[in-house]
Amino acid sequence: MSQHRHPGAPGRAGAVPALPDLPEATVARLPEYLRALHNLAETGHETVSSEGLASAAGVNSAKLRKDLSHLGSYGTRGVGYDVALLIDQIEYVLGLTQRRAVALVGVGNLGHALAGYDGFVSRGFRIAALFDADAARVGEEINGLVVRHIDELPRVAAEEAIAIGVIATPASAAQSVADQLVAVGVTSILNFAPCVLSVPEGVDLRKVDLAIELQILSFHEHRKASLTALPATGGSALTALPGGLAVTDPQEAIGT
Amino acid sequence: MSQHRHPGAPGRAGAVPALPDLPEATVARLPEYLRALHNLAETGHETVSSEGLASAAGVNSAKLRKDLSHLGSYGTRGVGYDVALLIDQIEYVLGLTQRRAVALVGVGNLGHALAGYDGFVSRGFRIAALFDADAARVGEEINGLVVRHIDELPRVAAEEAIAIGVIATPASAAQSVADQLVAVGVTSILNFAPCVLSVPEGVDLRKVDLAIELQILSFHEHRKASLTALPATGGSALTALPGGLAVTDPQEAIGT
DNA sequence: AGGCGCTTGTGAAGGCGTGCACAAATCGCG
DNA sequence: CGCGATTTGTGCACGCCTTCACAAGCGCCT
Repeated sequence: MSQHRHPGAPGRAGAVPALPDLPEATVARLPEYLRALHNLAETGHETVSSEGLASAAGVNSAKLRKDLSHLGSYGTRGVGYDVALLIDQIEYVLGLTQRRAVALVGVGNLGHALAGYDGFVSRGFRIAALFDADAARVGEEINGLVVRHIDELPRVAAEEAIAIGVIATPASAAQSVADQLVAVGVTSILNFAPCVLSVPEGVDLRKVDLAIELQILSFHEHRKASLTALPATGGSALTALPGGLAVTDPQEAIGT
Repeated sequence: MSQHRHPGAPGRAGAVPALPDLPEATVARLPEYLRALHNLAETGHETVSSEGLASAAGVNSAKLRKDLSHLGSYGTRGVGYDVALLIDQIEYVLGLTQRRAVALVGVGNLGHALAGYDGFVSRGFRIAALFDADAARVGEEINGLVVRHIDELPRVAAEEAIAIGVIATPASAAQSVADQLVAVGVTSILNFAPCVLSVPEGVDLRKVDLAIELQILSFHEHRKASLTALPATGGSALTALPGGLAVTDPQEAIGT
């Protein structure tokens, strides 16, 4: 765990670049591999094959091998990957060897839950400060942290090296908060507010919108429903969905 | 809203296909367009150009036009898109003309927040029931809904037509909950638990992992830090580290 | 009525990501 | 010591998605 050296790599010197620029898709999967690896380590596995790790992470084994090859990680042919070594390597690449400080802005419904979410802590992060603009919420203690007013952000940022800002405010406040975070030097932002933010170049921005996920599922529900509602009797009567929408049959090609 | 017909399409009857099979990437963006459109409608806009809507939704205008063309939506050349009409069309395609019932399982830290999240309600969904396996939580009232024991899921599902299941349990319980949801006929699941779920074919599964988002940001932080720490001196220091991984930022990896 | 400016819809090209299939490499065993 | 079983690493082809660039269409103004 506290081991920062990575022993045991084959003799070739300089074979592992410091920070290869990985495909974004690979980066997005590394955390999943990491979680699967931790599970494996806890259950006593010392090595794992690409097939085994892939299924534990829910991906294709060829994809996993290619991902790992991108970061220069060496498995052993005929054996597999060393679990502990791979954990170290991925954690290093993801920059998890230092426990990054996270500032959470917006302690409403969702923010409150995020402040208490132990998944952040258990996976390499440290919630360094909580902020809110609502004076009524300032002073409240959540999970051992006191909510500060957003105006104190500059002062707190000067004390703690805040690496990542999390925005859990209403949409109307999000852009302003983002600007303030950028102003104090934060270069990575995770946005939970349902709105588009604009940030200067060099600042990384990711967004999580819970309602959007549901809407995507809703689309698939809708599609499945319309398909099953049409057994095979093409064309005859248009089936009406509960909402009142007439549905033409799938072979709408007749129109074109 | 209650308008279910899509008037104004050029002479061709039935010009709006019921459910074209859209590219997945397009589906994922439609909710974003929808939100931007609602904002525009509230601010009095009756029409909007692809450029305007694209910037409001944070995407490229060509991409937006292609997305909309996929769902057969017709704008007017020289003018733009009719905001109200486009809202109807997207809501129809996404299956939001009916208010789908959502069952939320796991009323812990995160689940509690989700139960109170008004973004679900305001965007076409209805939280129909809350479940938990912990007897201590059963009976608690959240946002006007009483938490039921997970064993009651079959009975409740028989009463309410549950379209989507949301899992906000610990990872250890998630697969079991997913199985139970599938057993009562749920065909769309949104998983917040940090684990890989397996579901039968025909069941749609999406995952949101808050910690993974942070880890992705952490990677970019790490990368940015290592780049600024390396002026231009190619070579010696960064290429070779016999132990295995080269280290660009000494403070980072060497800290005990 | 006709032309002009604006905007959509789309063909084509390029890039990225995925998955297959196989050569290369390593271990264990006789 | 050599051979076979096993597994990695990767070249290659394919498909999806993005982006550019432009012709076609529409309204407005003269």
